[in-house]
Amino acid sequence: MGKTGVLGAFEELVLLALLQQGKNAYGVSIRRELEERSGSDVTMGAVYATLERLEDKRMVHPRPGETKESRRGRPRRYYDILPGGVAALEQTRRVRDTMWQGIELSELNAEEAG
Amino acid sequence: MGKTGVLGAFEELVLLALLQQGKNAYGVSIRRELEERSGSDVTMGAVYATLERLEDKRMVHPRPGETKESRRGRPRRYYDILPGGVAALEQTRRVRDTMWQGIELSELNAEEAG
DNA sequence: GGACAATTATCTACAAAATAGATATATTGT
DNA sequence: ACAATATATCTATTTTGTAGATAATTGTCC
Repeated sequence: MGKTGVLGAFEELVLLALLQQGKNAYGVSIRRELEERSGSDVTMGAVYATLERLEDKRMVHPRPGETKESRRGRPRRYYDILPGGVAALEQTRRVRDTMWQGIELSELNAEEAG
Repeated sequence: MGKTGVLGAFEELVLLALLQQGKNAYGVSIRRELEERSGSDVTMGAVYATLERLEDKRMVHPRPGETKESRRGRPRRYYDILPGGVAALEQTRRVRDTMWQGIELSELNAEEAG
């Protein structure tokens, strides 16, 4: 996140995936959410690296999954969003919306020849 | 731009600044547009490096300023957006809007304690 | 024409974010 | 104990973003 206080593009998407899933977001489910909604592949590495960075910046916080979840596999690490994460989303959207003001892509496609 | 075909956060802002200014966008004016709308400092380096990358990706195209512009200083380099740039903006917004579906930050601020 | 001011672009070096692919860990079922 | 499963972590690399300095080009004034 640079001077503009704007989240990286993928950071933003990860935070949003987290919000979409409420209290049940963990690495694999976040990845699935992103793949479904974007229609493209997303690697584990991308998701976990980003979660770690967001954690360093106090935007998300991990919560270990219960052992009694009774299912196979390594325990999950759920992630909760922190106030800092919400604030970053707000700021990011605010700046971007300002930049989008008055722009209509539909018009552009026609106009571009000019 | 990664697998999701989504622009980097700053790349997107630069393209939008360009659109805001129609045919009259060049390095310095883009920088000014970004600073005014974001309320933060933006360096020349950031802008020009990004423009160069967008050029490599055939999203923008430079157009040398006329000599007859009759004013001080080094000639400008205006930038036009190309169809690829418009398409990238569309794709970027589409994916992100999908991820924002149903999320209300105002509610979140209250709810977070839970 | 030479010094200087103004405006803009370019360069260099670095830091942060994103990506890919491989590997390791923890748990359950047999 | 071992195989199967689900998940997390690691390593290495590329792409994006930032900062600050430097250089180029033109006009103005004397």
